[in-house]
Amino acid sequence: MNFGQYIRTKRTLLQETVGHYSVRGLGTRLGIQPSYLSKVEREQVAPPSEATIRRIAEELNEDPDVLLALAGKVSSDLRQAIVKRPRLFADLIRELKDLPDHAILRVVREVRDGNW
Amino acid sequence: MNFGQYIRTKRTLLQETVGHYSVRGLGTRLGIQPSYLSKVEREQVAPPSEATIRRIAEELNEDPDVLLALAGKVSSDLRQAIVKRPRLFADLIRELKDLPDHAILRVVREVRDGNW
DNA sequence: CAGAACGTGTACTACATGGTACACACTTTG
DNA sequence: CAAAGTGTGTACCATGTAGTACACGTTCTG
Repeated sequence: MNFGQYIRTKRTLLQETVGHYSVRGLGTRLGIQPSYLSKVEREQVAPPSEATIRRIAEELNEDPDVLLALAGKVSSDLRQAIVKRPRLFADLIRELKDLPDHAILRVVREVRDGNW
Repeated sequence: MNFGQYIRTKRTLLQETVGHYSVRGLGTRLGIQPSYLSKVEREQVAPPSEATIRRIAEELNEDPDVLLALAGKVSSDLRQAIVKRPRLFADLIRELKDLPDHAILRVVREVRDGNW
């Protein structure tokens, strides 16, 4: 699934159920041109900026990290964390990137409620 | 320390010790104009692309992740890992970003030689 | 003291990014 | 059946990115 398809699916679902989610309606609330939103949804142009994607996520009630990922982007706060301590985070991510989901989840949980 | 200062320091050190590290010499080996390298070193322009930074790291025998970080960038392989599993890695990094170095190191080590 | 080496200033460029503005055609709906 | 709502096509644009090309002045060096 790519970014455009994904948000179009979600938007049309909302349009059919709650309404007020036309390209025009949503575009206006997002502060962007309806034609631009249309092009984004059909992948006729590259995904929008991080700021715009965040507004879309809020409006569509979606996880911003997931939408950013679909757009091939990484949240700026994560980028900054890595940039601050590149060696540590680079090692960490490379160590984990080929492990299954549950291994990463286990780390997250351990850190979250362990005494670190 | 910023990117330009950092590489200039390293380059002049190499120039004084081993030689063949003038702006011209290095620039030629890197495949970039000496004037451009000069401007990069004096932060008169933004840091180069990831590819160029990698070549610089190799030539100066520096850690590419560190140079990329100084340039405010994150290695593309790390970005890809995050983009593949955004929720997991977002949680992980946000959980760790305010913890001290040794905590992250401990995780890296545990994962490296544990049975995950 | 000529020429090589060195760093730098100026001008320019191709392509990417992140959009705007406006008109058009089709489809609902009161 | 007119007006409102809906999606989309076309044209355009400012700014950022990642550099090139070349000339210039200074400083070492044989």
